[in-house]
Amino acid sequence: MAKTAALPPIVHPAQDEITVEGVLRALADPVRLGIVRQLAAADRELACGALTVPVTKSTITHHLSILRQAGVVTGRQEGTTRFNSLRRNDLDALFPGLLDGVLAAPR
Amino acid sequence: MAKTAALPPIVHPAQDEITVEGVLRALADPVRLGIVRQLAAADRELACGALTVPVTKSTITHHLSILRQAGVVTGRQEGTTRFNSLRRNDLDALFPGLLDGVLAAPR
DNA sequence: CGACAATTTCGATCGGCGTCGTACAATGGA
DNA sequence: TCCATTGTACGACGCCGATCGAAATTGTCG
Repeated sequence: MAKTAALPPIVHPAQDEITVEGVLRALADPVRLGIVRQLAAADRELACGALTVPVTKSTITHHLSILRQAGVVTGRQEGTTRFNSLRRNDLDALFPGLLDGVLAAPR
Repeated sequence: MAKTAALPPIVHPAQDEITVEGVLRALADPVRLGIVRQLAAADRELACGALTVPVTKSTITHHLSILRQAGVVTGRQEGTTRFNSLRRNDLDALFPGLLDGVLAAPR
């Protein structure tokens, strides 16, 4: 069989498809906020398994799906692992200061 | 009878009680986001009745309560009307750029 | 005092979302 | 080839929150 990319074709919204409400909803969850914080702190792409979160794998998948659909993170497939990274450029362009404000939060 | 402050003593979190997650949750709702946008655009305090939202009055009360508890707005009682305003200073101090980023959102 | 206006409170409903467990798919090595 | 690893898909469950209507509270005005 030909090597037909069989894995789910990760869908990402274009920059102009990102809405502020979607981003806010995505960030308004402790687990997802933790993921975003880790991605921002690492300043590089991280695999699902490299994330420290207090939930099951399937739940991580769910949260990453939401973050991706909201346009907060991107996913890159490599083998069986999927690397995620923050869409910092797009977010900064659309909502300047938002992400920094969130990350700068003392709590 | 003494003027026993019978009206609910509007509770507001101190600045250091405000959490970024609380603020994000508060903003992650279309109705509340609309309220915040109107307050920001008006740049002054507005009464509940002066807000243009597609919900019932009792629901407005509910949303304003959440916005208040999150530390996003303050309420000032005057007669039977309650005036609400953005806590812009506190929010800017805690999460610099967050509010501006949200308000600058094209959508 | 009595009627009206502005909001809150209460109770109820209803949909959505976070969570898990299990089963499944794909990749890469022993 | 077989298996371990990595992540996704699916179904189910429980809870929180958005919404409404009706009743209650408070203040103002005639």
